[in-house]
Amino acid sequence: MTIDKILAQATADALKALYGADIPAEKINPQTTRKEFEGNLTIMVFPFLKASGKAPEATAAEIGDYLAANCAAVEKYNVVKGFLNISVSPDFWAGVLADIAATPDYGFTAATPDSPLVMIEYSSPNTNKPLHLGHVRNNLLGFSLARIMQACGYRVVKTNIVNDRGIHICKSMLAWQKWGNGETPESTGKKGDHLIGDYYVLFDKHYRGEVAELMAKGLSEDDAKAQAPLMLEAREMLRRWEAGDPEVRQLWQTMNQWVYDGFDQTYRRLGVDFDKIYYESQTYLEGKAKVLEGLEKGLFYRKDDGSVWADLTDAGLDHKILLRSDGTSVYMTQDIGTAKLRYQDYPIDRMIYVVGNEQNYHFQVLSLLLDRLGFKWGKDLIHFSYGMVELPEGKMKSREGTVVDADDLMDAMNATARAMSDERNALADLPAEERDQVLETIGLGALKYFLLKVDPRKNMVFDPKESIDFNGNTGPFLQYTYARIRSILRKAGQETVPPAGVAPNDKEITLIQLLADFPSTVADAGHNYSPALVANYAYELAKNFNQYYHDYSILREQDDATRAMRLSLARTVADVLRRAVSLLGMEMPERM
RNA sequence: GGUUCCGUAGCUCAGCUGGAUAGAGCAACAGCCUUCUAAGCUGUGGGUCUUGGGUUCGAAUCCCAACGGAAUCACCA
Repeated sequence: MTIDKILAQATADALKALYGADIPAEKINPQTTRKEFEGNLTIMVFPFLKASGKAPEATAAEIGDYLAANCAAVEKYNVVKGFLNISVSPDFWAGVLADIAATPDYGFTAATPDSPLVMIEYSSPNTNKPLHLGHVRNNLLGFSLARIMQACGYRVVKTNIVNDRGIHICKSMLAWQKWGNGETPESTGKKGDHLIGDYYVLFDKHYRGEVAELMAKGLSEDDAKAQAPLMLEAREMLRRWEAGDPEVRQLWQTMNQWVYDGFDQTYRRLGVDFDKIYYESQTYLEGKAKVLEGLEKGLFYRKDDGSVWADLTDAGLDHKILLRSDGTSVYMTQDIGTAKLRYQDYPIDRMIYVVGNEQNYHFQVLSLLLDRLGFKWGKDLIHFSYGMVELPEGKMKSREGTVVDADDLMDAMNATARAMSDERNALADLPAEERDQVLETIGLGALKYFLLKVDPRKNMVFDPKESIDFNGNTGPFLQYTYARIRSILRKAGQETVPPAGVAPNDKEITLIQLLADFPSTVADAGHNYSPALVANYAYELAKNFNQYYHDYSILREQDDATRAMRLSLARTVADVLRRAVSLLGMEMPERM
């Protein structure tokens, strides 16, 4: 049992014994004592005043006396107004450290075959352009969330739905046909996703020219956009694709494969992966069938023009189109189809969609529709709605070339890590290959921590002119703390240091108390779907360790037992830091 | 206009299941490397927690309203 639970129970007992009050221990939440006061944990006595019929100070003192007398872990207490500050005995903390150090999977709960199955969808790119910073946030959040849910004891399936069909890819295909001269990733040495993205931009350039020309001839903007020859050609290509035209399908497959090869590189470098990938080209027909099935059951209705709609007004929403008048499917239809296939493939208990907050409405509707169609998790599907990454001047726009490319960004992070490392000259004796690996770990660590430390719901700002920090509250700070500890452990010689029965000092107790908080932090992060909680925890732990490192020497401590205890503490801090950071998809370097 | 989300230091963000004097980092300034890695540590300055009400012993946190910003409400995805 953890110390806060022990104190909560003891306090409940005290209330019963002193005042005859029945207050369940679960209602009592001891909190970490603020650092300006003496003590480790604090209990607020305000809620108990009605039961005690006494002033806050007197009530706190009575409870404090009871705890000191009846709870072995409690060494002493002090009272400030209605706050009962409890000092837990150093011996008790020594025991906590020993327990943590002896628990190999500290903070992680292993899943059993009976654990709930959670499917997490993330990434979900279109195949017409390379990944940008917004995707990076999505990918890291999704991957981190998967790790956190796993650590919380769930079975997790990571999935990706690739938007591989539709007008957008036809645009790239058409531009490549017209102006590509048979270029390939091999012939140009360009990543496939970038190559396709270039043609998408090229299409848009020519298309805008056509639209401008038509508007000059007097057409309205809408008409011009619809009638521009390039758009007509793209639509024709889409029709041929849907009809299964071998030539179009062949080109589609070839070009999509280029993109996938490019994506795979980016995913690998980011360190994210998937257990199961779905392709929209394989799910959209399923969705159509499911909608028609719903239509037959009277869940939906058909308009005179043939389009199919859902009436959601009873849920406070609008009418939503599910099939166009020409029978083709829309975005929503595809998501229904994907849901159906997933449900066939896996006995999902919970479905989490990692998708930007611009699609809040979509998921509100999807949840209703899936529920009506009989998916048991439909009603409770979770839209992990995260905020946009914005530039100082506002939203990123691919057409204006203001997107921050994922590959470029990772290169830049690596370059910064290299520049800083060169300046320090701390890795000079490492073989080049090993050194490169460390620099990549640091660069990506900075990027990942930067994106994951903020509350996922919030929009965040990225300024390309200022490189992401490597000092202060950053990924490299955590990595540096880890590398420092590893260095000490290497010098200490023996890998495993048995914790000795030494009473820790105040600073050490602070660290042990933080270590003890790790499992509940992971649980909170899973409960709130917030990797940021883990990031903030790791920072807090690293910061406190660095202060400790500055104030106390470990290797030069003369007393053998104290030295052993400190080594054990340092090793445990390093282990927990590494575990915490692994939940963010980050790695730790042994040296930096 | 409807709905949803956001508004905390110059900047980027914590804190939000109500608790003590609202915290970090960056930037600025001042210190600390013959001492386990200075990507570190210490200190100084910087706040009407957008505003106004309400609930409460107690509100950055909960409720209502206003103001400001974002997203969305497509036979786009």
